[in-house]
Amino acid sequence: MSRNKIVDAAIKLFSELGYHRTSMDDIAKEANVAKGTLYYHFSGKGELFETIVNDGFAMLTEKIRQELAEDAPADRQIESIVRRHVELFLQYSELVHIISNEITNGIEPDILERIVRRKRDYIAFVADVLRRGHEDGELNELPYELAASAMLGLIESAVLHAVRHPETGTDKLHATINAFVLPALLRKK
Amino acid sequence: MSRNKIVDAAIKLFSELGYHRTSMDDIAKEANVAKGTLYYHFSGKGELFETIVNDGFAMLTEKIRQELAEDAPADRQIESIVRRHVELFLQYSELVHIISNEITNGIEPDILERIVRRKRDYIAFVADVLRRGHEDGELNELPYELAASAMLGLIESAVLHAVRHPETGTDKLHATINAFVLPALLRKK
Amino acid sequence: MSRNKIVDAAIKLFSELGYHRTSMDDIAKEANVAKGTLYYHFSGKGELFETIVNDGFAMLTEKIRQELAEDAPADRQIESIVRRHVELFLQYSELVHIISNEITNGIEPDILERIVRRKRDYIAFVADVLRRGHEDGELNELPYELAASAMLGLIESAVLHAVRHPETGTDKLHATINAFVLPALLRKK
Amino acid sequence: MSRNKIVDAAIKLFSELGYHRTSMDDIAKEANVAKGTLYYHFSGKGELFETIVNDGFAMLTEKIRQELAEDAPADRQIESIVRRHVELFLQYSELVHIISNEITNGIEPDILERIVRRKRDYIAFVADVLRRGHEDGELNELPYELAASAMLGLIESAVLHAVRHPETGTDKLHATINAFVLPALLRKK
DNA sequence: AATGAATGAGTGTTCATTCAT
DNA sequence: CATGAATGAACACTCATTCAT
Repeated sequence: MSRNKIVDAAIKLFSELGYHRTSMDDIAKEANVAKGTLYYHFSGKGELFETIVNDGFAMLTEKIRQELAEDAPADRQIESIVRRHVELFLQYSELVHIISNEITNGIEPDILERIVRRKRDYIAFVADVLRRGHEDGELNELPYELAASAMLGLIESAVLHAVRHPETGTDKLHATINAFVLPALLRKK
Repeated sequence: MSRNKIVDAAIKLFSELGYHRTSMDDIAKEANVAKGTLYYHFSGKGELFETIVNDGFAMLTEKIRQELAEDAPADRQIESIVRRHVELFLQYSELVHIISNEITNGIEPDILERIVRRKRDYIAFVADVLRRGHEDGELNELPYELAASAMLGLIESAVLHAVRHPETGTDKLHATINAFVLPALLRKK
Repeated sequence: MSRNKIVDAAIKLFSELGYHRTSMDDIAKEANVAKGTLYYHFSGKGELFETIVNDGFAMLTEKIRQELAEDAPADRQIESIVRRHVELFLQYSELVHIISNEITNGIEPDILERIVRRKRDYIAFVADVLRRGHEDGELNELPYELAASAMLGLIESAVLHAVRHPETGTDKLHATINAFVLPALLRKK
Repeated sequence: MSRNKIVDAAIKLFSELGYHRTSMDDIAKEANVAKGTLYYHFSGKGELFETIVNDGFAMLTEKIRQELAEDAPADRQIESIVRRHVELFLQYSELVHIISNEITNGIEPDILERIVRRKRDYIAFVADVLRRGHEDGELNELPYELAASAMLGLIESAVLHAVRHPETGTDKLHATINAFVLPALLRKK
């Protein structure tokens, strides 16, 4: 179906090039679809981007939720949250980058607002994990949203560094991230 | 002088709108200068951006260096590095945001490369602080550059969150950042 | 069709004003077409110019080839080659002028190279006529390409003079050109 | 003196790059002179170009006149006229090219008109040599101006070809030009 | 459901020229 | 005589969007 081809092409190109450098022409060509078809399925570039962002967050949320379903000690849970994020950030590093940073740019205000809200929702979701961890007596009390924000920024920045310096290795990457995250979150026993 | 007016206008607009959304027309208008004047002082948009980035990093480096000149225990030094970054990120949050994130975009490759190098140099500078801290027996051994990258990403993300949620308060902001940074860096005694 | 309107407008304006003085705005206006349409059909000003040049040479080559198909003595053939060139140069004097002279200017190097090659091919085509004439024992031996170049320059210059001084008359024009060309080329018997 | 430095720089650059591709900045830089200085000595780019064209034609006229002063048979005189032109065209091929061809372009009409008149004067001067040759009984009767025009076009085109194909060699170049020019002009005895 | 020709406002850049010093 | 900072109109080109088919 055309719509799927478009979405796939858009993910690929937005990830590789960023929002502005990706033109609707590029997407159409990559998707093997005529330019007009993009506007048949989406009202414009902004809505297409929004769709991808929404799908991305939905996927992220879903994966994390599955991870948490398993019964495991808090430190294992945090570690696996980190691992999941690292994996996804590694795979879609540029897209994540765009979502968390480049959002300010040239999108229509209403779409922008919805994307920002989406991001806030996701932060809230992660914050909630932290809050429940505290309520279970396993994590420290913290300003949860701020901590979630900080944690995601840390992970993203570290992953980006690792991507730019491939000699780093994933083990060292995980270890370093955990060195920051675990002591800050886990309640000392 | 025209050049200064241009730089000021460019900082303001790049900070508010980002690199792409800021047009040379906008800058000229904001600076009360004819468009051609921009090109008299700078070879193009990219060079103008580069100038601002360079100045920004130079200022940052300088301020941190002053901080470190003082003789103080490692934990105090780390705290004050964090504090400095938080202050500067708060003051120039959007500019910092652009510098550290929007770099990927549509700038001429050679200018981009120089900016990326500038950023790497700054990371290396912070990493060096961490390395010397370890050599003095006060900080943990870590992949210094990766850790520096992670730390700066964490600070930026936290500061941005605080900017977007002013009710957070600077105390809580510092405390949260330090909760991540100090245990990760300081050697347990 | 838009494309044709554009080509026609471009021939007219490039002929009247030359390559540099003709702006894409002018062409769009003359063609009653939006500016973007030019770039839908041609990758840029250079390619548009190249198209016209190519078409021009193709037409020229074709007409000469037809002329040569007829079986006639060498002096008649040379005369009719001259006549053809004179006619076409008279009709499209400014365009010919641009093609043969203004090529040096500010076109992208790769396009320029193709145009130059096109011109060289045409010279080679005329040179070949001279070579075959010699092989048939009717024309003198000469550095064929150089002679072809010289001959075309002579014709163009003479035609341009006649255009600027209409009182000259076509008979006198042909006679003078032939006075240079025939003795130089025809083998004395 | 500044004025001379400017003229020299202008000759060099107009010759190398053509009228349009040469900017006033380039000339100022090449002349080691501030941009404003150009406008102190010349009213604008057009006038500067006109000056050079005038000087060029004056030099050409002068050199030919000297050549003709010597008492020599007509064929030798024609040959030496040709030789002189070839030499000068070789040395300043691009400038000659511009003067004879690119004149149409973007110069103010009044300046353009004066340059065109200059060129016409020069043609008339060469035509006069042909006329006197006829009156002396040594050259054929011809439409002198048309013939002069044709001859100069031929020489220029041949020289340009030789410049572009250096393997041609000056001997072959002279021989070919003379093969066209001499039989056309010299009265058969 | 899909197309692709056509659009036009917007962008970065160039450059001959001016003018206060 | 000479300067060089400043100008602004002109330019080639981009691209999200529209719409008749």
